[in-house]
Amino acid sequence: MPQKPSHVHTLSCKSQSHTAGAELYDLALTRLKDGGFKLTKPRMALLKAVSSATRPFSTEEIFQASKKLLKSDKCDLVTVYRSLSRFQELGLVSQIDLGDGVSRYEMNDPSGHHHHHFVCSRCGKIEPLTLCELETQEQALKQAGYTGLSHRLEFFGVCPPCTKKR
Amino acid sequence: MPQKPSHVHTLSCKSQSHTAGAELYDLALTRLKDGGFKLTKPRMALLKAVSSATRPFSTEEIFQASKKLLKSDKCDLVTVYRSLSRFQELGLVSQIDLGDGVSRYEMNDPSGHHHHHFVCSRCGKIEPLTLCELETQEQALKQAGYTGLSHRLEFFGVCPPCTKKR
DNA sequence: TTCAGTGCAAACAGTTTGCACCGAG
DNA sequence: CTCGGTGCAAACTGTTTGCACTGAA
Repeated sequence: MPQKPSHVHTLSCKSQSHTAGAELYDLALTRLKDGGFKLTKPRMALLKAVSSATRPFSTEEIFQASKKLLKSDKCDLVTVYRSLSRFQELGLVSQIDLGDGVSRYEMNDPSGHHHHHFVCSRCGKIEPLTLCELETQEQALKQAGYTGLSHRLEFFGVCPPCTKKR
Repeated sequence: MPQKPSHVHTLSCKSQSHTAGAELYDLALTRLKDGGFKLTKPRMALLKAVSSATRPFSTEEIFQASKKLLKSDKCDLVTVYRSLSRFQELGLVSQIDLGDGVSRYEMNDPSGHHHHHFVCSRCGKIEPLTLCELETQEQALKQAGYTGLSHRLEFFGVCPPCTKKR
């Protein structure tokens, strides 16, 4: 499943702030500490792994990445699960569900904007998308009396590069 | 998780054909037979269970429902998994993933229209939605060179009735 | 009669839980 | 020193696979 940062295409509606990984990492550490949580080695490695990723990382990927960061020290898979769900509760990360049975995580943008993804069914590449009309939909539901709205949207298909080759 | 047919709200873009359950069932049986597949008791019970449901049924729900239909005869959970994925391949049903780790299924509309769902996070009610702007999105991706497109969209929140009470 | 379809048991994958130890504050 | 956090093992849940038997065509 090869990946790279992915290009921004014409569907974006707002110029994203696109905060750098290091910044996100520092901010997350601060928020963790301010929340009264301990800054342990595993947690720091996990946050660093997720914040430096250029796409949503699966639990297993985060686990492997943190292993390298911790070198001799270790971090159990269980800790990944527990920490990441803790991070999610704190609003530091978002859980991405692509429907393949594995949980993925990515850092939240401090601006509060969330986005969705395009998944190439051939090469597995995951690209971020920004879809405005969808937000309009949500407004319509809100006006109809629905509250606490959120949504999940994923596009699947074959990306242009994969479409060209073969 | 109480449910009922759910009202059609203002977001619908096309008047749906809304084929009745019995019709869908008969059509499915025909398509199964035409496809060269055997019409066994378990399969008929499973199709009847799904086609008479007014919302996506989970594998377990389909299993329970088919049990009642078959009475003395039995149908293994494994058969539910195998049959439903077979039905999906044949285009008879769609698999609905609400991100809670269980597979749900619902009959496909013969018209070929697919829809998405609203899930109340309080009462669990699942309502069908029809979202047109989304199709426009997909067109945009298509023009950008993406192929074989499909998407998954789910709305979550608290439905009007649940919002009112408490 | 034949082989697709089935039931049963066992394997699997991802995730969660219980519990004693550990180390950040 | 304390208790939140961790590692390890074991349980759990939904799903899949292997294999011999069965019944629809």
